Amino acid sequence: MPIRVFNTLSGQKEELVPLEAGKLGIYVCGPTVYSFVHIGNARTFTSFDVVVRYLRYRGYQVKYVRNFTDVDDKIINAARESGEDPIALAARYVEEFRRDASALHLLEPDVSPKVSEHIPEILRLIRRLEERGVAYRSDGDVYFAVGKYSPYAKLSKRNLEDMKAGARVEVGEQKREPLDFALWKAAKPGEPAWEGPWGKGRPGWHIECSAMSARYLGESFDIHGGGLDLIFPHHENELAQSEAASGKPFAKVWMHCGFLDLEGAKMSKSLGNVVRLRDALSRVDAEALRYFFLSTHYRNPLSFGDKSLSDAEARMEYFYETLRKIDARLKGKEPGPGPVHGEPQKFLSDFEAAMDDDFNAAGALAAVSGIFAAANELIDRPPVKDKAVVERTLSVLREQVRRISRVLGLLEDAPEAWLARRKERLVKERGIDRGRVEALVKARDDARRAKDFATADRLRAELKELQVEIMDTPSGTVWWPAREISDSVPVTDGLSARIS
RNA sequence: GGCGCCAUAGCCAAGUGGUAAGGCAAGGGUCUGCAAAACCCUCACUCCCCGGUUCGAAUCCGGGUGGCGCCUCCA
Repeated sequence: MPIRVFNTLSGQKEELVPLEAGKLGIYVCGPTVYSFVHIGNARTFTSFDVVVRYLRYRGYQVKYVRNFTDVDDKIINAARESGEDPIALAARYVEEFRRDASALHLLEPDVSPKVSEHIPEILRLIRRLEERGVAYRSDGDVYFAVGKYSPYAKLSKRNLEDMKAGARVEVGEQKREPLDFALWKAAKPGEPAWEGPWGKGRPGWHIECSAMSARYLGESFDIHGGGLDLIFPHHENELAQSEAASGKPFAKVWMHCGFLDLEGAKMSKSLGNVVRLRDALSRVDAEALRYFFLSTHYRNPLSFGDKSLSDAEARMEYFYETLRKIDARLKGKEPGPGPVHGEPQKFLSDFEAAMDDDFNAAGALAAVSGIFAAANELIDRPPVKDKAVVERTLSVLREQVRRISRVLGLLEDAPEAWLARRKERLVKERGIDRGRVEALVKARDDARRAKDFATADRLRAELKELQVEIMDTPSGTVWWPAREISDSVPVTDGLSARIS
């Protein structure tokens, strides 16, 4: 089965055909490092993380590039406010981003280029555009002449005449036409600047992605990704300058991730409702957050809210609890070849079929559900008597979970460890007194053993008051913080990051 | 105003020409001293509305209504 992917450029799903057999180059617009990333950024990066993981799973040799934009107006502004050096500020947020990315279990890209380290490539590219007559100098700035590149707007499919009417020219810009955009900006006092043929200055917004993608993936490459809002102007301009310079097709497939909103409200700095990734991760498990992101198709809008998050976490708990039961049952044994119950392999092929269809992770999760329901049935209500068959089937299911885990970046932890960590966090968050709970649990056990069920039930009620639920299992009574209470993720009225 | 997206059960959400995945919630059951967890069963003759194409449409086309995004910094 071929992989089909929705290409913004063609407006439809296409079969993914690599430029070079077996290999794929993918460039994803990374963060502009002037602040912490927010959960919207995190959704986009998680979506592409899974795209890369799945392409590798399907056997492609993937080269994954995600840049850091560390030279930019926003960084300069943020540095001015804090009195810090812009380069130092950017470097600091690169490190913060790396911490966040790692906490979210995002794969490290093969290359994470920074603008500040690719000035020579950028200068060469701008000079080439000048040579080709599609760029012009104006008072120390250099602009791309949109009118000289006829396919302009083929990605965003906009009407040039209408755009000209609405286009805004910033004060101080020296454009010939309103739609032209800066390739190089003349240095202003106090700004980071590099020596260029046009005098001291710095790169414009879009040129860095053209220069760095060409450097690491070539002038033509397979997939370019980013958030929906980057289609215009960022990707449109990247596309225009890249193709104008090289005369070759730029990215073959353009993938764009849908927006995440805050229960209907757009998340934006001006509304003061930005949720930082690290704040979200302080309240919700990283894998649960990934699960939440993956529960809606990457191109559709997704609404961030406490209910969805606690659902996601409850689901992860169900998965891990089941894995714990499977592992306890198998105890590391390899049942060896032989008959299995039903068609346990079917889940993996369902998973692949969903992922093949434009990385439909939400659809793929249905197959994952099937695996867990089947495993629980085998353990709790075995439909076959032969224990060897049960265990062999469980072993097959467990192996499928391992494979799927690597693709989705979920369920990669040891079940016991994950469950213990979650319990500990809930205990802390709810201020549960472990000692007191354990004493009550023991008292109830004693009462139960004495068949004093009235007392046992009273103690259960008392525990419930403490937000503790108990379960009697063959290996004794276990207790858990009550699940139904959800805790809100803090919303920050502060700077969020831009991705470009 | 221009461009584009979305509208599927109480809620979340797949499905884009062949007769509605999955999750949550709810009801019933098995299990349990009682529970919990787990499992089983039930839960959209129907996919915003109106036309059209088709043997056949939630899926395609036209129109309408509602919501959203981009067009200015934005994942």
